[in-house]
Amino acid sequence: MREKLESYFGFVFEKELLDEIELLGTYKKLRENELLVDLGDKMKGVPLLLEGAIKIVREDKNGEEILLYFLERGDTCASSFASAISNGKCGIRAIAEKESEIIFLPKEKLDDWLVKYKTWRNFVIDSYNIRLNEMMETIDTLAFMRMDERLYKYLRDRAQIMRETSLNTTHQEIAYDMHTSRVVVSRLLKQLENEKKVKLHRNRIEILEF
Amino acid sequence: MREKLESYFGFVFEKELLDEIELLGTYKKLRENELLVDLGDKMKGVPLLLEGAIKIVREDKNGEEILLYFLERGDTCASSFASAISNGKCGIRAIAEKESEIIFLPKEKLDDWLVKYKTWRNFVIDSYNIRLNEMMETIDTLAFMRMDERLYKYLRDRAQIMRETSLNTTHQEIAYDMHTSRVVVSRLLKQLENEKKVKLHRNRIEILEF
DNA sequence: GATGTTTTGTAACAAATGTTACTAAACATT
DNA sequence: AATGTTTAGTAACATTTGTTACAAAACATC
Repeated sequence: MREKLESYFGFVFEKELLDEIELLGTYKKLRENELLVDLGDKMKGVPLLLEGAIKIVREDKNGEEILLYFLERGDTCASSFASAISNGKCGIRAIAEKESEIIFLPKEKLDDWLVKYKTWRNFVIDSYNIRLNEMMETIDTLAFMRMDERLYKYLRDRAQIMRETSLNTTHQEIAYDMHTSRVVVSRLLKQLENEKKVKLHRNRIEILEF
Repeated sequence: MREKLESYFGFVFEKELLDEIELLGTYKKLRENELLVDLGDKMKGVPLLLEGAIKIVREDKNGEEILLYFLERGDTCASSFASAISNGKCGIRAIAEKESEIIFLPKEKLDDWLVKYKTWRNFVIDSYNIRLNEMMETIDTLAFMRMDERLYKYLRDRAQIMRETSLNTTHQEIAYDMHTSRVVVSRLLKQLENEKKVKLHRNRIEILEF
């Protein structure tokens, strides 16, 4: 654990903070598709992502879903931070997109560290900023792009997160993430295939052009 | 200034912090429609909103706009905070929706205060959380609602911010905020009028049902 | 290989949103 | 009063997105 901590956070946090994190944090491994945070959960701490990728999804009262963004190694979940420190509920769902490793930091220390460590303050503020910017990008996508562009962007983003040029997924799964219907996804994927941007297989989409 | 500061922030900040804010902050009055922050600005500080309402708008590279949310008294602009503390650029535009009063806090003190004042830490974290939640609400609106519902929500939200039951605005202005066309807005407004939810006048929309 | 299940393809249609074009009303200016 | 400008109303049509229905292909299981 210390090794991975050093390798992704060694240049972010000062030594004393790394020591505290090692002492107080709990390491956890997540299987693919494992649920990390569910809607309405009260967080007892915040996760630092050491390895893997986490999908963050928003769900409204009618159970309708939409993908917000992905977390990568080095990231933390700003929404959990919010929930942990204020004892409030979390408005999102977090699912491991692939096998991942996290360190769970207990909420009791979050505020102490803000006082003690400048690097922690920077990290927290940066995390919030990154997340605000991701949200804005999501809003741009929803407000300004048509479904075909959104789909292509979705495929590229997801491939990038997975560090693959092929995605193992179904049209239905994409439809859930994008909050549209499977038929629409199939139609637009076929269109992208005709434009030679992707190649379609069963349970797999190959991205030809980034 | 001290009076207004006390009345909106007296229960939020401790006395020493209020003293510092009074000493180091600069008071500013904004006319209606005055531009407070523009896209790409580097912020020299963050505004605390004492009075009035500020409209926060997102613009993409093609100059297309969409309303993100409103700030009310007691709020601050999380996006400016981000920009100020990291010396980065601001990704939004902020315009006074009505005559407003703000205190501008110099960016040099933002980090110091995080160490010195627990109330400041809480305020900053709360502000980020509120903003993240607003962004999620905006995303919900874009992803899950049809244009007619979005329009009705827009009217109610804006009226609430203005503390009025009538809005002085044009169909074109609404279209800009919602990133649609004037014709669509006129059509849907007429529909809302038929449903007795609003009453239309020239340059004014009366909201009959909240 | 027969059977059932999951995934994909596609047509036909419906609904929502966007666009163009024109008109009329309200208001302002001279 | 005549004129121009801004704002709003509406029809007709185009495009985008969503829905329903069905068939075929790929795969899994027996």
